[in-house]
Amino acid sequence: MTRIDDVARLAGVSTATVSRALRGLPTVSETTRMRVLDAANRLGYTASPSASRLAGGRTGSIAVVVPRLTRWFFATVVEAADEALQRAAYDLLLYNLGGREQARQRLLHTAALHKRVDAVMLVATPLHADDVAAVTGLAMPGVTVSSGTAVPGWPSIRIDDVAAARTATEHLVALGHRRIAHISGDDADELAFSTHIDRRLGYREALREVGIEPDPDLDVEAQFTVAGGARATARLLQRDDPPTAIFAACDEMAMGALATLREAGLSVPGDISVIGVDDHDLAGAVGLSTVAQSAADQGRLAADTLLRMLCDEAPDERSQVPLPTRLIVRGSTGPPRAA
Amino acid sequence: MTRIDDVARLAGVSTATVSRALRGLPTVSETTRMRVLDAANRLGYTASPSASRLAGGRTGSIAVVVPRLTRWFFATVVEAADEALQRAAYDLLLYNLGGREQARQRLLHTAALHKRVDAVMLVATPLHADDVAAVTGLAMPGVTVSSGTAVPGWPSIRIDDVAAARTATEHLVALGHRRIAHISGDDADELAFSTHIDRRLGYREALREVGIEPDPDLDVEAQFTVAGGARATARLLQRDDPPTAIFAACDEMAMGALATLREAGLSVPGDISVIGVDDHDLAGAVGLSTVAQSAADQGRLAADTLLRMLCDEAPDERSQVPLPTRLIVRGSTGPPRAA
DNA sequence: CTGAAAGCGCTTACAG
DNA sequence: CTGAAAGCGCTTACAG
Repeated sequence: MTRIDDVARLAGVSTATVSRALRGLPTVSETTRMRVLDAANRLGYTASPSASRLAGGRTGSIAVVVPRLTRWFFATVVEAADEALQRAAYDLLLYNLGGREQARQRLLHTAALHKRVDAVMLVATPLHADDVAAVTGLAMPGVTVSSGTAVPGWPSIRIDDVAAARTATEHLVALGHRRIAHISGDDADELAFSTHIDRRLGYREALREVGIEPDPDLDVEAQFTVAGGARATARLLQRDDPPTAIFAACDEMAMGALATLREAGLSVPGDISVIGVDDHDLAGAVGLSTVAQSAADQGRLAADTLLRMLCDEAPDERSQVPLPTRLIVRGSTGPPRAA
Repeated sequence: MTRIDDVARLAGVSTATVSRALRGLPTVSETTRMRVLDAANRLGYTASPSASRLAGGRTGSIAVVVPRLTRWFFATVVEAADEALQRAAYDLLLYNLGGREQARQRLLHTAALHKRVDAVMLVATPLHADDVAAVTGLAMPGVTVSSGTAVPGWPSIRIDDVAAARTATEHLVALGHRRIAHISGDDADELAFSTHIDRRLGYREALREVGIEPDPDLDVEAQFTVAGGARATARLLQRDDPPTAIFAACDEMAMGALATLREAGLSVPGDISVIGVDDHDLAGAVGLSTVAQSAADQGRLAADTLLRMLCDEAPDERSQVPLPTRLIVRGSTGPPRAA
């Protein structure tokens, strides 16, 4: 393949000048630059990334770590981040943990990222004390998205999960519901992934505020998936005194709830109201009320923040405050049947 | 950071031996290997990827190109491929085209992939004649997934889209439908991305086989999204003589159709039947009949095939034949109202 | 089984 | 503004 000295020879300059010209450094005369660009074009030259990286000390790559690409929130974050990174000519190295704790361990504690990327975006990745130490030891810019654990020096992009849950619960309360169930994450399973903890907290706060003591029987754990929400709802329906409303911690769970209710022949919101969090692509299609968050905004903001950090610019101000959420009332919530 | 000569010094061997020992080459004595491993561990040494790549000539990375990560099929393919690649210790470079034709052009014609990856997986990426030439010029192993255009020497992982569409259409015909609409891709928009062309073909074949001449008015173009399916369905409902059944080219479009029908106050399948293709994660939850394909199988198989090619092994036999599809009848299809 | 040395293809001070 | 030379940190023939 053609190398930098081929271009240098054709353009009649040194390789150093070719390198400078091609990277757009200011210290090259306009005529020289044109000659070099022309030569490079004629030869179809592209610099070898490995060589540039070794010599230059930067990789031009950013690692994006997600728990599960097939969940709406994560795919959307990655897609938005990818667009921003592509524009800045960074490569996106994808690490999908896929629920494999071992993959998480290997990634964090094996220096796998070490000389491989310039920065890291950790999306909803559980971090224990030793993980935080490992990640800090990377000594590179990073951001967390939707993460419960703060990493010193890393901006944290997120919504206010407690507030979002309060909004959802308050909506149900305002409609007149008293027996409100909650479907959320499994504490044992999800470790420091705190989203579900905060959403549960908001749910309880909103209930207590209006004098309702949260009923542990109505607070069920499930995976953050359609199937998880469906199973949890089936369990709720077996109670002697089932709820009149369900607040699911994400839209995928809420859609699972809708499926179970439909199969059980119950009408929504006639018999039971359902609300989620996210505003999933399909939430509108199934008429699901929800507390919307923008996964795309979070992905974009996380990428932009990282890019600024890589240029030693001050982090985006917006990365300091939680992103907004918004109640969207569709057909899945309504007043309970007159008691 | 610690380099290979630090390890060599501590272990009392040459850097060549460290390199061999750490990569598990067979030409190292067991005792030496132990000494080297021990030294590397003590120093927390990991080889610099850039240096290894430059010296070794392989990047250990694979490019995965998808049109849109946020569509179920593509996210699922990538997730499955990622798992296989991670296991083989390959990095996954994600290229999400996001509908940006310019991104596709840049990727294919700019030698961007050139010395950056060892192999390429092209998922549903439109390829014109000059694109095929560019991709072949890469001179590296590759596979296509769900692609209409064959690249010489590259295995093509796919289902039989014509047959899948026939299955869906025949199901509706068997239920007694005659006015069957089809919602599929936009020819102008999607170029050589042939999935929708094949599915339209299967739809027409199945109709003609039972003596029904496809009605162009019932064959509407839309984007492969929920919103696209919803809008297309709204258009169908405006016809003087609307269809009694809709075959949507993918489940996301079908779910959009369901949404529009629900909003229009029509019952499914009482007034109109709907069937899609995919078996999307949520198809079960919304009771959508569909022709299932396994995106995960395709992603896994594509990755495995690539890995074998990189080892100069014969490609997996399964990569030679279309993967199976399967009709799944749920609640969204039924006989038309007695005329 | 192991080592000395060349080489992978760039970028970066350092001079000029 | 430009070039000669060193160096980035590995791997790979080639010897032995």
